[in-house]
Amino acid sequence: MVETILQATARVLSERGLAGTNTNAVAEIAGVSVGSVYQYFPNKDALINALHERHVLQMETLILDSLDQLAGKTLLEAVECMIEAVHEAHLLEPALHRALESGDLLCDPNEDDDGYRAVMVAVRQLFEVHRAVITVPDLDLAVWSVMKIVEIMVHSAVLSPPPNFTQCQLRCAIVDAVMGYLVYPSSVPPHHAPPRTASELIEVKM
Amino acid sequence: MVETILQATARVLSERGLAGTNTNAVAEIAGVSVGSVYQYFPNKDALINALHERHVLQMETLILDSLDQLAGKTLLEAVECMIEAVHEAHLLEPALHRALESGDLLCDPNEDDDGYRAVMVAVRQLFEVHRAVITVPDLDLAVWSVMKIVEIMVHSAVLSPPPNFTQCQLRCAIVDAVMGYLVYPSSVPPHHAPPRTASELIEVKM
Amino acid sequence: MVETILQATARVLSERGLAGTNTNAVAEIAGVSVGSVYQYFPNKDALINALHERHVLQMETLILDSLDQLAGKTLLEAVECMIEAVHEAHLLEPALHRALESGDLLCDPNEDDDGYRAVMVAVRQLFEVHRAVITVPDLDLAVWSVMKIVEIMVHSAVLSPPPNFTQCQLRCAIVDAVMGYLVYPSSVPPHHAPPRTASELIEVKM
Amino acid sequence: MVETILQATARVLSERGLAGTNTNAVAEIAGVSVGSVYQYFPNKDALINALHERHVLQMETLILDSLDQLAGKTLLEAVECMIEAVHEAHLLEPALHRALESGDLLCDPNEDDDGYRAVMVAVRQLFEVHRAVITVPDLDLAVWSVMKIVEIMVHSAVLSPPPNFTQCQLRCAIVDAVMGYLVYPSSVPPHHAPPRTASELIEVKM
DNA sequence: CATGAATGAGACTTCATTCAT
DNA sequence: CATGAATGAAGTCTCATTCAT
Repeated sequence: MVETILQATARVLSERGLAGTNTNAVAEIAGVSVGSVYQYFPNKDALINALHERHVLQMETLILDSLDQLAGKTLLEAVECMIEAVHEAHLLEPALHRALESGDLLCDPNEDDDGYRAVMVAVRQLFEVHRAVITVPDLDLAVWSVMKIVEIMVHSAVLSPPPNFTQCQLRCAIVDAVMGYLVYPSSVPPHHAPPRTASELIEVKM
Repeated sequence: MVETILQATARVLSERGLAGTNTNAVAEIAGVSVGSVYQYFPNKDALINALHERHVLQMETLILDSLDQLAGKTLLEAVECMIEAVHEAHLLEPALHRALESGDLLCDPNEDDDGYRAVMVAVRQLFEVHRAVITVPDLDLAVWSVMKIVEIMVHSAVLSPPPNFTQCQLRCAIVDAVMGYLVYPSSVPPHHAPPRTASELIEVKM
Repeated sequence: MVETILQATARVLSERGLAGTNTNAVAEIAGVSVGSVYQYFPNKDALINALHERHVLQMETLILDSLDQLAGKTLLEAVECMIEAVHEAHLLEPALHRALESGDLLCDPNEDDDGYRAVMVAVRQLFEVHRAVITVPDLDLAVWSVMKIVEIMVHSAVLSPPPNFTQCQLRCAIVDAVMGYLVYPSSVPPHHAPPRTASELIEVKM
Repeated sequence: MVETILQATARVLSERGLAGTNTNAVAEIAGVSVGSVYQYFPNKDALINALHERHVLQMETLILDSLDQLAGKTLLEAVECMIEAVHEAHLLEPALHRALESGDLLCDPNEDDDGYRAVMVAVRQLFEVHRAVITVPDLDLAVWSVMKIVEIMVHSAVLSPPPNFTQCQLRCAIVDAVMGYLVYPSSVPPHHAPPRTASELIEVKM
């Protein structure tokens, strides 16, 4: 029942967007009565939030799973894996993503979102392992930047890709952006390390 | 009149968000009757769109202005200028930005948005000038990526900055991300240019 | 079962008032399913009515019991006893009273309420015993008036007492009101009995 | 418009009772749309309250007016005037009264009801003028008791009169009840004044 | 008989839009 | 052109009642 309702919500959300979603429509699509929706969700927001939470959880699980399997890889390989995971996660239900996450990108996710924080921690751990090859002086800043870059680029690649590019090419661009940022001779004061040479980019295995 | 209405709309939008904005409230804040709103705007959407368009236009004007003044600068300097311009533009009315652009980031902006296209063209021209030091093989892809990165990072820096960082530091991070991407030995097939050495990163003046 | 349900109803009614009482809440408080409520009560009204009836019955039993024990008492003593009984009966569950009887005071209780009529009959019998000292020409009118006075004053004393008075004082005021009415030289036409003197107020024992 | 809505509310309230009154019905009876109801009243409660307030105000005005004209009258005459005023006020729209005041009788009216308090003050002033012939030791208590007695008896006389009595007879009974209470040798401790004789009841003119 | 998930009519309220003044 | 009262479709939510298990 809860499942039916959530799926109907997802469908309505995908088809009509957040503003066009209402409890009657959800109930109708679900083939149940409005009352049943309110039997399981105290109000409309709770309904949307439940779907949102579940959605975010799916994302995070996929990402955390991929981050668990990065031992013994170079930073590049790790970044590629991570981005591949995120990218594929977002290819699942693009329309639903748009509806559910359109408001999220500009909101402060730091409050009490454990999942988001877990991803941040995992990414930070990854970066610490590869600290030597990362030029960004502050890892917290690096984590924030990389997560933002990956978020927006993956979303954009999936939801409004530029014409004439394959998803594969876009994914490579994301990897480049992240890697470029991480190993680029940072301008953030006060660390003015000299530019890395190519040879330095060949990391040792973990 | 139109001006009054739009300003009231901006204020309501800033204070109550998109969902909390309604035509009666706008009219009241504007000190005007609802009828007058409908004299100049066929419906609510048109009202929001007009504000949105004007807002986007402001952004674009600021950005295009800064892009016009990049002659004789290195790519780094140019990127710094551009990001500074965007950043400052977004610092003006953060709440209004959140309300107006929260939905935009995930939407396809290519349809009939002349301003957006103009920015793309200007950025592309900038990149063509510095083609030699940019490692990304496809400039269209580079433009798309850089615009997305700048968009999201500037928005996030302004609207939901990570704790313990100054706007200045965040701006540097954005510059780093863009520059890193542009000059990083790209992985996008089929261009497998050899990694650049530090010396190559020293650009010639335009 | 029926008992459990009625007690739950009483509790919900006391805590949430008539408007806030619904069958689901009653069932939940009773620790019973809604279905069971409908097994024993055809609908919500029947449920409330049953409680109401039982409640009124309790009141009436208490009052009738007290009226049965008035033999050999003066009118004053009898009135004191009766009012004491009513007063104490209402002190039991004030909140429940408010919920159950708020609508009753203005309704015609004569239709088919046997209990109410029984009380009237008992009070009339009491008055007939003391006919000599009662100045009110029509005993039916006296019964109606006294019952109304006692009803409202007891209810008010219990549910919304005036500040700075004890229940004891209020009870005395009720006795005074009733006695004053019963022995006051009535103005009701056409009985213009001469005003009673103080000596006449000293009644003989029954 | 406000008038139309309030009249419709009064009608619906009279015909269907408080529970059966809903905004749609009010709008329909008023021949206006629901929106118009909400243009003037923020919600259903406000609508009912407005009617209630107006109704109470009417009552109070009538009562206060009558109390203003009591100079030079005996207590009996004053009480008769007052009760006549209240009685006639309640004869205006009995059904509406039942709906509007059914809940009031058991509620604490002392909170912030200025009108009610004004009536109390006026009654107290009346009693002070006639202090000499009133046996009730505490005037505050007397005011409370008399108001309760008048309230309930007038309401009952109008809304559920006992069979076989005229309104005139009932009104006399109310006067008797009030006068009897006021001049009856009170039992409230500690004043045990001896019973008044008839001669004492002949007051001096004010 | 007990259960409680499911129902759906109906209540409250909002707000985009119109139109007579 | 400005006004703003009036409109009413549409959305959110409640709760008395049913019925399959």
